Amino acid sequence: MRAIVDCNSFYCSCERLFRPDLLHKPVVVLSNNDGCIISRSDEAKDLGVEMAGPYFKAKPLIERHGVATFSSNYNLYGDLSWRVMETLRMLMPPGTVEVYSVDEAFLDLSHLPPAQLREMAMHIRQTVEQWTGIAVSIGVAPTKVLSKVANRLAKKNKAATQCVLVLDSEHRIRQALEKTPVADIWGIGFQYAQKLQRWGIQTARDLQQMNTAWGHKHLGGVTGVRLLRELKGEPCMDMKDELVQKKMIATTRMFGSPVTALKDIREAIATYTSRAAEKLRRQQGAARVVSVFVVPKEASHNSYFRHGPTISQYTSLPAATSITQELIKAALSIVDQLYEPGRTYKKAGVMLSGIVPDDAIQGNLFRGPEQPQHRLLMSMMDNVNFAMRDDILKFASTGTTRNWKMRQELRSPRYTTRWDELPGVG
DNA sequence: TCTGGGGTCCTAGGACCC
DNA sequence: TCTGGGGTCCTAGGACCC
Repeated sequence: MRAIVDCNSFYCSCERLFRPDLLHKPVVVLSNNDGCIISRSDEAKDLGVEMAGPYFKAKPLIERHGVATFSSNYNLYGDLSWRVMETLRMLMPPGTVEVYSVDEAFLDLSHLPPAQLREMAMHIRQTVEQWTGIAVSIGVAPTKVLSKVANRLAKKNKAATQCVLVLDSEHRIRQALEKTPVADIWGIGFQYAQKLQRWGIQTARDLQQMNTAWGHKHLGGVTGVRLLRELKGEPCMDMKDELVQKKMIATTRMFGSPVTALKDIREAIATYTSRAAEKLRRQQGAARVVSVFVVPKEASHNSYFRHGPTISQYTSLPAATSITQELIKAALSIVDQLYEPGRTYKKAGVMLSGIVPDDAIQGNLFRGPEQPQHRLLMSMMDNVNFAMRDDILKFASTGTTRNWKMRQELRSPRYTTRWDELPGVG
């Protein structure tokens, strides 16, 4: 059996942890640039505040009801996420926890007899809440897809389920699937949901009864087959190894306000590249391909799509590297080619790919071995910046004026990672 | 004069997730 | 005026090889 542990309204719960006055009050958290709503407390959901909706549209409603509103505070959420995941690792045998996202983890419960599943799930839920202050919901079922179905229902009926739902019989699975609209199945997004509606397939139960050949044809080939099998109770998605390397690392941002000067874009791209390189070194990787994209403002003006066409280009380095200076150099030369004077840009980003383990870098005949002092400098920078949880040391090319920086007007203090922002008691 | 079949690798693009 | 920032997997199609 598998379980999915999912933090309830995670970002809102993090904010409330240090603001007990907001308990049982409506809370929302905004995306970068305070653009849209990415987390809502139950009370905010009940008021009709929509998920992923633009902030400016929901603002009248939010103000009318005095909803507490926060810009996203990733230092805080990252730290609390780590505490939740560590708690799970302490409660479970080694290798049975798969961190799936900042607020979710799959558990492999195959070591437990069926009679103990609910008891164990309750124990996990209570311990996580007691140790971290974060409330979670847990869905337990034979497959990952079914555990997500269970989790959704547990969350929807918190009082009745105590946030834990175990689907351990054909009958319970069937009932749960009947209560689940296809659009709420993990793996069915907007496009597929539309398609299924047209076929008259409304609930997860309807979909479960389709055969796999049909799934192959209409739901994205082998992906669809896997989804149907999981719905039927046959596990097809393995628990993932925690140590796998990412194949692509990206850092992209919307600018706080539109940017026209080449200098500003170069600064932004140098900054994003430093961040991406840090992530790359954290997984002991080196990248051979650097790509850069920019999004001009005017292109998207009267278009249905939020983003206009992105203008991008990539370059393959002679050898894979994780040295920030080398990656910045490559990225900036692309910026110089993409930039057109007179245009206004609203977004830019850097992507690193062609990633290999950094102890297996393919050498190049025309390039000497990597300079050891560069590596030393990198690990020194990483250590200082990690210890301070901020960019204390950075490259000059990342700039000092930072006209392009994102807006975060409503950010809460970094309670758990900065000495000068510790919560006071008194 | 006439134009197979099987394979690999790469890229672009579409779908999905939180 | 104002709509985020990461990621994954899969498929189709083109280039190229023998």
